[in-house]
Amino acid sequence: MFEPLDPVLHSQLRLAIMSLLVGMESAEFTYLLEKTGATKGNLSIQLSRLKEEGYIDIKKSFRNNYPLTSCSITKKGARAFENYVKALSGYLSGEKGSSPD
Amino acid sequence: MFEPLDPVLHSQLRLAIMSLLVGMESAEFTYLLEKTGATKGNLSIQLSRLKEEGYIDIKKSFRNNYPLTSCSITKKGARAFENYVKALSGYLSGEKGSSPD
DNA sequence: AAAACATGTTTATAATATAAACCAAATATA
DNA sequence: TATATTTGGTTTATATTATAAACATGTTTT
Repeated sequence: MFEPLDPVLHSQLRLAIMSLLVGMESAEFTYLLEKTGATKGNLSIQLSRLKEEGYIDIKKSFRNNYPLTSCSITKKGARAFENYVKALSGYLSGEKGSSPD
Repeated sequence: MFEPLDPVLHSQLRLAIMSLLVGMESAEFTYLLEKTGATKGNLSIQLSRLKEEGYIDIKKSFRNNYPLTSCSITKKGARAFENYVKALSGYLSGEKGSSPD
């Protein structure tokens, strides 16, 4: 009934990042920063974690002389997100069972 | 879009406990132990945390000479659970927006 | 009486999330 | 031309969490 929740995704910020990325080709650091409302430090760390896990790709380049960090979800990441949502739904249903007492 | 998630409920075990309790009058320690698959120590601590937060009531008594811990959800806890589910749904939808790049 | 069981709690440790401080380069300003 | 500010991040430090392991207290069995 309570399948274990992927600890990588069971994080407010990482989940928000994945939720955004799953719906678009790619997103920039500053865009994620604004949409999630996170601090830069936290965002930086959680992006690294997601990349380390193979859930996203990170492409670093320059635009107008400034660094530009672009993130996109991987197949693996998309699958993990889907599984997480599925597993989580088991926790949210508020099961109507008979009282065990 | 990404409302903050109640940190008290954003915990695998605490969420599982609440999910069970929301569907029944009350549940015993050993029942929760079996249903959640948690260790006794972890369960004990997370129950204390939920009580401390006013999300559950804990009634200690004896049955057949053995200690018996019974837990039930409070109004406040039920509301918090509902709110958590609502807030979380904002993270799971996989928004289809135009790519910002 | 000794060993094993029931029902938890407390303590110690490892992992996480977060904010704060830092850094390097680019641009604006005095 | 200094110097101050902005951009776009990374690193470090700290507080919180989750978890397992050890402990406690009494009960039942042999």
